[in-house]
Amino acid sequence: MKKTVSIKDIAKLTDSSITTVSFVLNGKGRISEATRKKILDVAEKNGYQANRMAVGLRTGVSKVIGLVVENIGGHFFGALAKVIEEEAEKHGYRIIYCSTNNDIQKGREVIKMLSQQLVDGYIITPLKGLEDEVLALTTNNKPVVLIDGYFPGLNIPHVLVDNTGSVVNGINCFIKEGYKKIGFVTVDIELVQLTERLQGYSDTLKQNNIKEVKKNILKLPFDIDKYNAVEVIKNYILKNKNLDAIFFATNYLGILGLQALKELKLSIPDDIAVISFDDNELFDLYPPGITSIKQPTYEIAKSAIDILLSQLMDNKTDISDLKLQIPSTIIERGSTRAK
Amino acid sequence: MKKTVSIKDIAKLTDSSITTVSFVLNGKGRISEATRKKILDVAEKNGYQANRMAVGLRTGVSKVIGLVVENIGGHFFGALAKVIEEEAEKHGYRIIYCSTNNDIQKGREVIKMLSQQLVDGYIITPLKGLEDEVLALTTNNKPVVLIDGYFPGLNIPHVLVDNTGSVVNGINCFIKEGYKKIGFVTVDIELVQLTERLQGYSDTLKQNNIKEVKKNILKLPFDIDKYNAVEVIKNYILKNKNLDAIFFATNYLGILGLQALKELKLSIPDDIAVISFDDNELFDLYPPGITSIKQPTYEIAKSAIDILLSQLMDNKTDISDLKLQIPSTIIERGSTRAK
DNA sequence: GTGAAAGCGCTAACAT
DNA sequence: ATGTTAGCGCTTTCAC
Repeated sequence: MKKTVSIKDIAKLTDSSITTVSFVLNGKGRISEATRKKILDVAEKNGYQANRMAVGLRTGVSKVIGLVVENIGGHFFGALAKVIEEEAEKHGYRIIYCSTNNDIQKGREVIKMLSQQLVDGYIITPLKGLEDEVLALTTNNKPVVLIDGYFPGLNIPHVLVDNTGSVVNGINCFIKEGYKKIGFVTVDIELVQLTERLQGYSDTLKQNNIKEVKKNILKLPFDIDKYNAVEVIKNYILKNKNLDAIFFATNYLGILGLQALKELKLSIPDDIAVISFDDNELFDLYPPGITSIKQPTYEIAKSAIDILLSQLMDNKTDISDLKLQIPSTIIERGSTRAK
Repeated sequence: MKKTVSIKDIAKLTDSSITTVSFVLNGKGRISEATRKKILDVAEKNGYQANRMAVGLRTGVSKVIGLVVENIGGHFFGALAKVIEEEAEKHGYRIIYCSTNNDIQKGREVIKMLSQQLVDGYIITPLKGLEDEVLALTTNNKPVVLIDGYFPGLNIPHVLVDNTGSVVNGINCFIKEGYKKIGFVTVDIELVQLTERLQGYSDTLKQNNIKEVKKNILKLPFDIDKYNAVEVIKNYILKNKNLDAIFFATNYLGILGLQALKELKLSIPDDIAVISFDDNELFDLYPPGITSIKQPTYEIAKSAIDILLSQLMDNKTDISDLKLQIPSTIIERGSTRAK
């Protein structure tokens, strides 16, 4: 087993002091070109790597960013994670991730865990109930950027899609194509994202003088399994025969919805028109093509990491009012063909 | 800004020495119940959290695992990451991830970056050409478990699906249902996984006395974009009119394949039967249902992290010959209906 | 049962 | 231009 070389070893090998070595390696101080070159040479040859732990302890900077998402295995969050990683890496940061599964308890633990001085900054998917923990972070001078949601009333930078506007576009698309009896399927969990999506639905109906009917809105229990979710949706469709269109508030719901419609042998869009939040390959391929709201995943992730990095490099500028709601794109496909 | 409390603060607050505090907090030494309780109390009240940097520097243990995958945003790797995270967390480990995008240069950098004493162990998706870097890790006494592949000839623990066996099952399924003119679509990149899948194809044809025809095998360039990939596949299908079945060696290829077949207005399975490696929702829903090879994602991830953790906790046992090839499940759907 | 002190590898203020 | 040294927060040996 090869021992790892330290700054002291390099100093010894080059007949200089550890200060000189440190200065050279960090490009600080004024060191003669000769020693500079020698030290760089020897360091290179011996594969010197600074011990991040020591640097971290000394400087209080770990060069690690904490990423707290709902589920790293999910489509959307996976995509975010990818972009965030790439961008962070360009600036020498690594990413530690944690999934909360939308569980507040888990969220608390995770943040506590990360806050052990191991992490320089955070990108967090907010959860109702996590306000205090996140505020504790900012109080401790750790930059935080919220992603895919925010804390209403709190002054923390965040970036997410324009949820309300996206749904408004979706519902208007239905109406434009002649669908007026529109149902809305969402999840029974307190997330601003979902509240705002529902708001977009209500607003658009009102604006078009369509009466909002309570039973046209289905809120699936959060922790229901796939089989039962499909059953519930089937039931909902059967009990709301008058509907000619359904908006699914999340990607996962959209897929469950397609399953339900398939099992009921209903035809899209002749029996029911469909729009789902979040695009995916399935919606492109599945006949007749499912109209969807495509989130600007890249922009969301890029903005979030950019804001965080800017804060990490120079925390003089105040970013607390950087609040981005990025518009989405509606991809119209066969599932909203004119009636 | 609240200063973070250190062991020294707790010592001062409880009129004891930092040694005593450290002992209590780590359950070491023999400390009287009275002081023990007092210290625990004060530590709790002040929200004491050990500084992981300091612990790491002192003990050489970071409690962080490095996860190097092809793409954290992908379906399969995302799922692995989720399981690995959950399991690691149970034992107090956090995960730093890095994507290689199957790029050797990137892989090298990433491993180098992680090896700065920041990481206690690794789970790595191997790439041809990364052998030296990985060996350097093990030489440095850092446990490594390879996932979704391995280095032929090297004695490093790994866990992956039984690629050859999986394809054998797939091709046999075609044959059983009456399809004999079977094409194989793969990617032109040197990964053992893919080599072994192709091997399964060749083996099964031979075993069934079917002559392997070179032009029935399509190797897509690795870095081709989606549009062109579909074009190439369409072209391949048109130039191999005799084929009555195609096996797609990866999930992504399967999706491209469906797109190609759709654009060519070919019917599945009447014109062409289809099997794809890796299951997903699309394959379940897409008419007539796409037969697929379902990888045991959970088992793969679980085994990998278990092996790594066992090594991390007790590196006396030798795990270098822990080489797991876990069987897959074939999910037969309409795309392989009997001819 | 408890405390003093060394030292992990590094940075940076302060000499020289 | 280069070296000496303190100290980041913690673990652990050794002394009492």
